[in-house]
Amino acid sequence: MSTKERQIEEVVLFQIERTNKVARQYAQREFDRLALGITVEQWILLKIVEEKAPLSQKELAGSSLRDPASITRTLDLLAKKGYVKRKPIAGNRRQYDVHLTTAGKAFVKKHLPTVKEQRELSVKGLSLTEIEQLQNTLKKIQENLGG
Amino acid sequence: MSTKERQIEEVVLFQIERTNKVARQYAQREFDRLALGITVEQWILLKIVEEKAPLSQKELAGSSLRDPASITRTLDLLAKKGYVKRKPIAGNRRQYDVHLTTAGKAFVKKHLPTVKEQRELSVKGLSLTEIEQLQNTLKKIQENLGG
DNA sequence: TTTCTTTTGTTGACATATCAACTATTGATC
DNA sequence: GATCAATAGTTGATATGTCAACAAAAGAAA
Repeated sequence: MSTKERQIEEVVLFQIERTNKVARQYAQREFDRLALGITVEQWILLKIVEEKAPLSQKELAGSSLRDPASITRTLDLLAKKGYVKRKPIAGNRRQYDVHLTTAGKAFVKKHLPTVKEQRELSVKGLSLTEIEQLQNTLKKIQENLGG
Repeated sequence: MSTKERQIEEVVLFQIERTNKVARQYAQREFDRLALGITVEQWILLKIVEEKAPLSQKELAGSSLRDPASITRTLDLLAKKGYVKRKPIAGNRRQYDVHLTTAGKAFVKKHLPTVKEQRELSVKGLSLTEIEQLQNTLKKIQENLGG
C-alpha cells in the first residue's frame, strides 16, 4: 500500500495538536474573563495536587508529563499566590510533600464548576460511545509512541 | 443527569493534551537522534510553508494557530538556518511573501520520510474507520470550542 | 566508615506561547 | 489630499517546555 501525500491538516497528530491548542486557548480566555489570575497549566497542577497530595515533585512531573524544571518554577508561582506549599519530609531532606493550602483548596472548589462547564461544552453533541472510542484511540496512539 | 467527579486522567481534554505531549516528545527525540537540528515546531512551520507558499506571516499564524509574535521569532531562526526567506511584496511594504529556500526544500524533501514513519507508527493497529472517527470527533470538539 | 552512584530538586540557557505596546504602512473618511 | 482607523509585523515581558549542569542528600559497595 503506497503512502499518499497528505496535506498537513489531514494528519492525525496535527489535528490532535490543533484540538489541544483550541481547548487551551478557549480555557485560558475563560480564565482571564473570570479573572482567575492563573494559567491553565497552573490549574492542571493544582488539580493534580488536590487529587493526589501529598506527593513529591517527581511524582507531579510524572503525572503531568512535565519536566521537573517546569514543576519547580510553576510551584514557585503557585506558592507565591498562596495556593500550594512544599512540606519537608521527616527523615528525608531530598524531597518534599507538595500539598494545597487552605486557600488553594478553596480556590479549586470555587472554580471547579467553571472548568466542568468547559469540559462539558467540549464534548457537547458527542455520544457516550464516541467519547469512549476517542479515549481508547488516544490511548492506543500514546502506547504506539511509547507514552 | 448529575455531573460525576472525575479524576483528571479520565477527562477527554487531559488525554488529548497527554497524547499531544507524548507525540511531540517522541518526534523531538527522533529529530535529535537523527540530528536534524530543528525543533518539531520549526518542522511544522516549514511544512506549512512548503505546502502553501507564498503566504504572509499572518496567514502562517492562522494556519498554525500560533501568535504572530511566535511566527516572527521562529521564522528568524529558520531564516538563520537558511531554510526560509521573507520576500518583499511589490506594492505592499507591510507584509512579506514567506517561502522556502532551495536548502529549505531539500531539507523537507530529505526528512519527510522520517516524519511519515512517525505518523504511521502513531496510528499503528488502528483501523481506517477508527482513524476517521478520531478525526471527526476531534473536529467536533474544535467546533464546540469555537476553533 | 569511606567512597561511588543514584536520586531529587534547582538553576541557566534557549525555544515557544501569549499579551500588550509599538512602528510602519495601508485603507477609509472627511 | 489630510486625518483617522485598521492592519502586518516586531519587540518586551512573563510563563512554560526542554536539556544540561549542578548541589545536596540518600543509597550501595568497598
